[in-house]
Amino acid sequence: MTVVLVVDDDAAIRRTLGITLRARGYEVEPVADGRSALQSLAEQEPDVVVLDLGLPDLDGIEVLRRIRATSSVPVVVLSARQESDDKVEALDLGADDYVTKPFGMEELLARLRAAMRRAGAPVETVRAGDLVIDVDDRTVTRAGEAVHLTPTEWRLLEVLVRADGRLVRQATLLHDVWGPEYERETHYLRVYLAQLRRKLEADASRPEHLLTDPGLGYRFVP
Amino acid sequence: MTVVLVVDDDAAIRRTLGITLRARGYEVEPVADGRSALQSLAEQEPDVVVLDLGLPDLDGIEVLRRIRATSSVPVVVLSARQESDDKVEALDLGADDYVTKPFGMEELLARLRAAMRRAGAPVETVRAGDLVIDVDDRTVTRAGEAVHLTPTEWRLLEVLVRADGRLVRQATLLHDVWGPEYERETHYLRVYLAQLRRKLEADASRPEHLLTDPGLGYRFVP
DNA sequence: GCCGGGCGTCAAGATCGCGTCAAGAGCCGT
DNA sequence: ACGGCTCTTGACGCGATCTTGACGCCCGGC
Repeated sequence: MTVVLVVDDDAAIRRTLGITLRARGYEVEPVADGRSALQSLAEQEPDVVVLDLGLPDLDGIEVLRRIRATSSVPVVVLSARQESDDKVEALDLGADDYVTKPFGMEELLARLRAAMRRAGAPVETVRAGDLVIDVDDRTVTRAGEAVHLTPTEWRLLEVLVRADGRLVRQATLLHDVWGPEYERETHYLRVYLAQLRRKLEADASRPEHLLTDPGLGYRFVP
Repeated sequence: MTVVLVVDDDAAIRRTLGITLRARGYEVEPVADGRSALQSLAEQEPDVVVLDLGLPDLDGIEVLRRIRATSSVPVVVLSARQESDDKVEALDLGADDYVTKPFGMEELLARLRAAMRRAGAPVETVRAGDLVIDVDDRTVTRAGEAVHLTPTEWRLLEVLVRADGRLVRQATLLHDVWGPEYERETHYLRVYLAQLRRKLEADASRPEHLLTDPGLGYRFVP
């Protein structure tokens, strides 16, 4: 279970993030101030931290400094302020990303995933037979040979690999790879799955990793 | 029987959700305004509520506040893209999840199941002898072996399983699985019940779980 | 014993969804 | 402007699935 430490003095944001993240399958530890954040960091060992810079007790920048004194956990910073001074300082101190309020929930989720990805969280490289998929580097090798994927092919593979063997519905794939207005264009999936199979499977007509659930979606199994 | 209270002033959405949810074996209580919603909440005691925030009489937020005053029923909020303030407020007031319009039906169904599960609803796996039917995963195993069902076979089984041992009338099955214009086509039932029995029963000619009530309908008994 | 309605069974034809190929459009960098 | 790469779109074959018809069985009514 992936644990997210949410540090924000605004109760509405703590709850919004809490509910949203839990709905996506994360475990959430919400705290309201810097002191509690540092305490939770030590006790819970979260996989990623969401940190609001505007805190009542300690300055958010100071909290980040102390986090970095003891931990390399990925940190995504939230700030209401427009000035880029904080941003530069936060990134200098080792924040992994920076989101300005008001922010879209999907955007924040994407940044969190990206931060964890870069930090080498759960899925970093996946081995499947003679395939090696390095999610950080965006590289794929097959039997030692580098495989070239186009941007769209890669995004599709990434979504499937991150699902970790579970079914991903057609509408979800289309939404995540092509955008919300493409959710009914299943033709794309057929074309791109075929291309991925041709590049990744030993026998594209008998796929071992990129499997179809007819009428539902696709799944990647190592 | 799981009851879903659908609160939306848009008749098209009430109708779409009503048809889809009923087809999945839920009982649906559609209402158009907040006053009716609160009344239905008291009378029907639904298992989950789908609440549109943009209502004509009472503000959706106000409806949610009154729901929470008396009930802990899981609430999934529907919101238009622009109403992000409302969304935060709704989650703050105890909504369990939100879905932004326009939404995919499968996504909403998944959120509803997730919300009910978190609220402690019974896990939807049915065991019947050596059969295990997982309604969430859409999978069936028999003596440990995965059983492959076609989409129509699955929907039929799903409706029967959700009825929880009670008789389901022929017209109801036809309506829910094939659509309202098929309510007299009982031939389909004979064909598909035979297929299900062949796949699920030890001896298809002596069914133990998929039973016929001649002239009335069918029932699934564990 | 005969008949008819409801049910179960089988199988052929129609339809649907998926995989495949390839042509053309669009988008770079040179 | 050109060439190369990628994305989009249409056409088509194939297998799975659905639909439809034919037929046999059981049982109750006559």
